[in-house]
Amino acid sequence: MLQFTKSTEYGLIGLVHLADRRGEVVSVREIAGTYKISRRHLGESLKALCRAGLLKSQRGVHGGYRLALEPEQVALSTIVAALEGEPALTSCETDHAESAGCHVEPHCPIRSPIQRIRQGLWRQMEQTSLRALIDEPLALPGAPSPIEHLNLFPRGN
Amino acid sequence: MLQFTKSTEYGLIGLVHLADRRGEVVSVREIAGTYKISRRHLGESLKALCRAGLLKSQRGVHGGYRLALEPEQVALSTIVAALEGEPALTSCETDHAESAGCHVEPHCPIRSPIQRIRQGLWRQMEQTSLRALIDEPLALPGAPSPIEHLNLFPRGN
DNA sequence: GGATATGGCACTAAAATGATGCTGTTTCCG
DNA sequence: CGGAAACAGCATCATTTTAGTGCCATATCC
Repeated sequence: MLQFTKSTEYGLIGLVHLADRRGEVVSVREIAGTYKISRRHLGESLKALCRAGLLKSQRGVHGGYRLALEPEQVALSTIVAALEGEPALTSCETDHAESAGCHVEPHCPIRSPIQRIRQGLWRQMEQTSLRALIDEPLALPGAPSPIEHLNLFPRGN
Repeated sequence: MLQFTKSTEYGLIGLVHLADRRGEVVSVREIAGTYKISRRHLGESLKALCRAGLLKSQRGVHGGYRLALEPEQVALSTIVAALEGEPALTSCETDHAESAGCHVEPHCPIRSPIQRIRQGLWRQMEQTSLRALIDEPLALPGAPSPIEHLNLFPRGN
């Protein structure tokens, strides 16, 4: 439904929390307790982020996780990829239709348009750092302009 | 998994096909046959688009669907909303947590950031017309810039 | 050596999705 | 008139994905 999974959600909660305490080692227990979320599930997400190299873990009694990188260096796209894979907006892209022989091609009228949507979304996430998720300038804009001949991602590309 | 549903995919296929034949009435059979997709499922998607006012239907032997509006007037966001609802990137947003009492608030560190992501994606879709999905200027851009202090949607808002 | 962490699987239950069945209504055409 | 073709509306069922846990191993501190 065009929605992040719980795993991603939990991972983001953990990352933001850890970023607030840059450098410190914080346990899953503490984070889960703070936000009243499943300790186990949060743990699974942080494990995944650790395997992806975004976190470093410390075992043992006073163990826990800490950021492996500065918040400026972590892209949202990297986080999402670690927790639920890269988004593939159409089945064409997940099913390896190209190699398997997509029976819609070469007539498929949506594939490249959808790919543009996907790439635009992905690029947004690539350009959004964990830092940007923490800071809260948030002055969300006015009404979108009327949708006449607007191209998809009109950023001079 | 941050992915459109099949219903949306089929709906987009139908819309693009119908836009190619602006004004003409085209049957589900023909569209499904062209792209070798499920006639029934495609039919369900087009029914939904019809209920949403994006298509007009004509019953009977030579019946089918045609666009109710010009491709320039239809936003991708409208299409997606009709076929799978507005995207809610976190469960906070679907569960009506605010009224029900989100037990993560007021500590939830991700809610507003995620909302910004969601709004940015949604705005992209609002600004993308069906026309833009048809036209294929497609000169997809170079490498994304390094992700230092980039804000989410730096469009002068 | 016991308590408290993470690490790594594997498994089950619930929810979302994909696909289809059935019946009714409208329209064309012979 | 009556049958065929096409949409309308629901409802059902199978599959896939997701959410949530269980279990045990390993590491660390005290």
